Amino acid sequence: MNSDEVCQVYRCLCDKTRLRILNLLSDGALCVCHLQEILEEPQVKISKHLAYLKTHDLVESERRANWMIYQITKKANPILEKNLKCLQDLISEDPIFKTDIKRLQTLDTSVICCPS
Amino acid sequence: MNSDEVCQVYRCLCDKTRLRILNLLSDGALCVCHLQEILEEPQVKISKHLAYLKTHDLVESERRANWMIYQITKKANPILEKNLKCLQDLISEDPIFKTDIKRLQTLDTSVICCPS
DNA sequence: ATAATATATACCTTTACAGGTATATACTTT
DNA sequence: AAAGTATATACCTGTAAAGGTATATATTAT
Repeated sequence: MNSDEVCQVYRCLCDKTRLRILNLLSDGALCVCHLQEILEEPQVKISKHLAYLKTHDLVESERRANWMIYQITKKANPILEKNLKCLQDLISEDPIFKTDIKRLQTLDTSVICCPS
Repeated sequence: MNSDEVCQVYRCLCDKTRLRILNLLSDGALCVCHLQEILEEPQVKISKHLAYLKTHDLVESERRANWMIYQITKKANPILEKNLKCLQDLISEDPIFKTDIKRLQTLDTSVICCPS
C-alpha cells in the first residue's frame, strides 16, 4: 500500500455519510434500502456514496434479486481495518453513530431483502 | 470526539504532503525550512499545509528566533495517534516515506534552527 | 535604518466532490 | 407486455481546497 492509496482511503473516510455507512457495514452486509432507512437520507445520496466507496475498493456489492447488498471489501486493507475499529470506539462518543447502530438492531427482519 | 471532528481529522490526513509532514513530525519537532528541505517542495506549499494542520489542531507551532517550529499537537487525539502509528508501518511499504525519514536522519545538525 | 532570512498570507485558477432533480437501468410481479 | 420496486447515473450548482505567483510580516544581522 503506497502513500497515494493511503490518501485515497482517507478521502473515503472524510465524509460523515460514508463514515456512517462504513460503521453500519462493519456489523455485516446491508442492502441500500436498509441503509437508506437507518440513515434517513435520500436514496441517491446513499447510492452515490456507496458508488464512491466501491470505486475505491472499500466495499463490494452483490445483487440479490431486486436488491444490491453491500459489504466491506474482503481485500485486506490495514488502514481501513484499523479505522473501522476506531469507529467502534467512537460509537459511545457520538450520538449519530449510536443511533444508527440502535436502528440497525431494531430493523424489521421480516423484510426479505437483506441477508440474515 | 464527535463524527464531525473525526471527519475533519481524516480530511487533514487525505493529502500526501500533509501525510509526509505528519510522518516527519512523528519523530519530533521540525522547523519549516527543514521540512522544505526534506520534502523538496516549495515553501509556500509546506507553509499552507502546516497552516491547515494547525487550524484543525493536529499540530502546534512555536517561534524560535527566525524560525517556526512545528510539532504534533499535545492534545489527545485518538484518531490521529492511531493513524500516525499506521504511518510508521507504511514507511517500509512506501518509498516516499522511507526517503523522507532517511533525509531526516541525515539532516545537517549543525544548522541552528531546529531543536536538538 | 537597511538588508537579509524565514515564514505567512492574498489572490487567482483549477479540480474534486457533495447534494439536488430528473431519468435510466435492472429485476420482479401481474 | 406492462407496471412496480430497487438502485444507479447524468446533469447541474455550489463549495472546499490544492497549487502557483506575488507580496506581506516577523525577526535578525549589518
